[in-house]
Amino acid sequence: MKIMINFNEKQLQIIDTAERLFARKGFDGTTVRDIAEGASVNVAMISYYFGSKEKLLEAIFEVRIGRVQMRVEELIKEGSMAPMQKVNTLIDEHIERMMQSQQFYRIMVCEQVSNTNPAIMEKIKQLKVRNAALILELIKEGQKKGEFKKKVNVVLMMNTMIGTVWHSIISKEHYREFTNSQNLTDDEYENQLKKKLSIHIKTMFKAILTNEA
Amino acid sequence: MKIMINFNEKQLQIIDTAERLFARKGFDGTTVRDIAEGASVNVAMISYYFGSKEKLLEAIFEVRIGRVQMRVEELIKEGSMAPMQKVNTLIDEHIERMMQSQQFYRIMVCEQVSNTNPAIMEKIKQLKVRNAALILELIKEGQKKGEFKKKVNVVLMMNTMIGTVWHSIISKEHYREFTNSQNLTDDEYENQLKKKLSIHIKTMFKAILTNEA
DNA sequence: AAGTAAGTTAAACAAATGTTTGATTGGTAT
DNA sequence: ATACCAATCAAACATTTGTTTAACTTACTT
Repeated sequence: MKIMINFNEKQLQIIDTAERLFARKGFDGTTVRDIAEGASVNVAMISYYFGSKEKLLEAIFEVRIGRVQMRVEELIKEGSMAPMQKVNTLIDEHIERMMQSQQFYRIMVCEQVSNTNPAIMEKIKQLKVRNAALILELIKEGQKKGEFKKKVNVVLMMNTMIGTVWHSIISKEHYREFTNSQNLTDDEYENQLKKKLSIHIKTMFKAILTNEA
Repeated sequence: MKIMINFNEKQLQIIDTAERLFARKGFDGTTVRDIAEGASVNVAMISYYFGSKEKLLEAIFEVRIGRVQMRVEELIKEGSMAPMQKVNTLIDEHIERMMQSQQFYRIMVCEQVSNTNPAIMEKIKQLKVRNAALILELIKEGQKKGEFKKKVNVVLMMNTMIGTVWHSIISKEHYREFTNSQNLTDDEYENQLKKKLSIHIKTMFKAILTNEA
């Protein structure tokens, strides 16, 4: 990735630490001294490398968003898969990605909610709109082949996929006892959740996309 | 409401202002001076009435969560409605509530994400678990009457409802041009979104809950 | 070996923060 | 009228914040 080459090891170390801390304590709740300590560097290094705390956050988004964008694009353009198969892959990869990068998505939602950094808001918007456009292509392809319904709301579909996974993540600990999963390890519980989420979303999407029973 | 009586007019004024500001700029991003200015009171009044900025946030949750809890309880216990009708009402009321109290839900998600205040986390958890238990009752009632499927995942269902509405709200501006809705006023756009969300979620829930086509 | 630029550091800085203080007001019961 | 108590306020307080400075080290080039 071109983006990554621009950052040396120490910078990536700072980015990683910042990502973790921002996600856990929020942007304002995290001090540059926290980050410096966590990354085992001097406080001044953050200004030295990134210019400011704000720019550091933008760097985090730069790296992450680039990766997601690239992968979705690749999948949609893929020639050998049927539309429904692509949708299902999209779901599974999205679940996997969100589970794996929980910290980053925590920051992203907080940023969207607080809406303080225009540069970041623009990056998020572009990611969302671009993805929506790509998925719309996919839906049209499925409609042309007669596999999908005529009326499909792509935006709401995406919101359901993202929203369901996201909410499952941030409230997973709340429901642990409710679902009688106390006996499972964290990893087992997460894997179980992934599987159930996959089936759940695929079932709903089938109902929205196809005419079958 | 018993909860409200404990707060006088000036306190409610502070709570309202704080709710709006916290939602827009985050908890740490909002200063007590901002709140004081917005509510047209002296800075010292916040400590005087609530003890601290942290306690003020707890007061906001106290008021809001109480209202939601009460209403859901009332609906589920309601005798004259069919299970599916209750589910649909639940969906519509949830859309309406989230749309109307967008600010509060912004704070709530940020709090859940940052997870810094144990007292608030506990309140959120209790709300969620209690609601899940209530809806589970409703599902069982529907199953007994043969209207619902045998296997239903209540938690994922709730996550889809909450997550879909929530994500639609926080990213609604991103998709405005994508859906060709620039010509609508804010209110028209929101109403359109509400209607589409209602149909969208009801369609999906029918697929999860019933055996019909 | 000398020189240069980047990397690294502790200390200092100015600004902003949540909270407390102590004085003043306004109304109410004695 | 007097005493009292809650409400209100401007000012002060002690920390904490992000950022800058200026000195020092390291590594690589000439």
